[in-house]
Amino acid sequence: MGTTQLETVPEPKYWHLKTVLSEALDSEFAVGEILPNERELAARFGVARATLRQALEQLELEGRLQRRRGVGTAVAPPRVGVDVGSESGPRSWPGAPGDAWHTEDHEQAPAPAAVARLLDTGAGTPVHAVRRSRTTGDQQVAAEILYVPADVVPALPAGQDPADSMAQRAARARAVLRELHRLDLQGQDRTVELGSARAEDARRLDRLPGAPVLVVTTRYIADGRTAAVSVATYRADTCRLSFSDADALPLAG
Amino acid sequence: MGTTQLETVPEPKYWHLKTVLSEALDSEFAVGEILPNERELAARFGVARATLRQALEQLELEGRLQRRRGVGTAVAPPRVGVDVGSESGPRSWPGAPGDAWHTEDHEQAPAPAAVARLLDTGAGTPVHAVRRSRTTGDQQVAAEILYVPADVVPALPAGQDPADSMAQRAARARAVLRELHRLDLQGQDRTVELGSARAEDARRLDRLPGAPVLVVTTRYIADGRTAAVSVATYRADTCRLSFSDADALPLAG
DNA sequence: GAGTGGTCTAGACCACCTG
DNA sequence: AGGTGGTCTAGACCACTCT
Repeated sequence: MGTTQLETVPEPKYWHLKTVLSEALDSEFAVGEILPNERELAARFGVARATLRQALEQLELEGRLQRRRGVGTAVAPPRVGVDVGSESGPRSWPGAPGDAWHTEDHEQAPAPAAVARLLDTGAGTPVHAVRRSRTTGDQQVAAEILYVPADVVPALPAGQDPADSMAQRAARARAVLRELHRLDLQGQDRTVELGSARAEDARRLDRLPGAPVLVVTTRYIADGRTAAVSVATYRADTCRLSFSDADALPLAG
Repeated sequence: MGTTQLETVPEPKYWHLKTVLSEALDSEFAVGEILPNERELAARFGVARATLRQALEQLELEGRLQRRRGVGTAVAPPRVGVDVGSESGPRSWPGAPGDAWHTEDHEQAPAPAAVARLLDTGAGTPVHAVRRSRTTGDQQVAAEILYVPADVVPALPAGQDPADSMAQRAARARAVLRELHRLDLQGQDRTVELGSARAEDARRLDRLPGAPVLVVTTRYIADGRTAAVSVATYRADTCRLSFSDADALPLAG
């Protein structure tokens, strides 16, 4: 009977569903509007709820939808562009005046293995860990931990007393940044990769653990060595990282 | 009876599974080694296959595993760092000598709406679409389409004959790039965001449709306007995008 | 308490790869 | 042909948010 169906590649249902939903979002829904619930949508399209969810997951990954347990599934606004670079301009230390971050916390602890590798030191080297966060408008978009080896910025007098206040910890964090600014920044390099939010990051970003994040790792070079390492996790669903040129035209749209 | 369980947040099974598997990968498996199949693993951990798959999906997203239908689930090598920037160095046009891309195909067509917006032209403006791909070693890591408006590089004499050979089409693509190089590049800006592979990209990247990709969008500025737009999709599972400084030390690890 | 999305199960069948 | 991962189903229960 020969080859009856030539190149008939049956599209998975969830893939087709995603396309249909995507078009419906463009034409029939406004940003912020709540969709019918999953059971209802699944019934309407004649598929199992799990199949519908597979389509919704993809759309959420692409930043088209935003789902919240106990609330519903809403049409997401377009991704916000967050400046990450000014790559062509002069480099500057984190915490320089006017940067977009809010300094929140500080502690001293041994460096995690992955960080120690980036710092070219042995695992467990004592480091400062400075926590910062970044918002655009009312939305939390990124959480960062900045690691500074204790032999770059010496340990601070304030003790490790776990009972010290948030304000004290934040003040110590700012003090570490001030010390860092005394050094001469020679260069930096930066990588971007996909990750999934660990429990702590998820909490800070108002997402569930495992949510997709863009991990931006920056090494700051001073005195011919790696003087600090920053690991920043951005919400992948809501963010578009922007490495703009100072000379370039503003991005449309 | 009061609050019997204080802050007992039951960890989802798949999340715990992921942690256990992740540790097993570090200690008990070599890169490239094939894991037991999903039904076997699910039985061994006493969970449904769907639950196990949720854990495997996360690990694949993080670049720890590589799954292939009909073959099995293997331990993935560490992500490869792919240079995307030399951001601090002089900017250069795509296709400049020594760049990492292979020029493959060319066609002329109306610009998709999203591209037209970036080009600051109306939708449907005729553009050249140059397709390029990038490999590291034997692995396909990225697929790109470069859009150049027809009023920046004029239409090429070679006809739209759909029967022209691959070699002819590649030659036309290179011709477009050559014309582009005659312009004075004033600047560029670049964004990175998470996307999912469309059917064509998935094929070129040897992945299933919907696979997570890092979408790098670059606008090239010349003569005070956007002279070209590149949309490059990198495999998010295997790639770490690197924006290295020329001055910086080489990245360890 | 009612309604939402998140997790989990135990099955089935399909598309793909390899011997 | 046999084994793999990919898709899909029809349920169940849980965690969360709102009123």
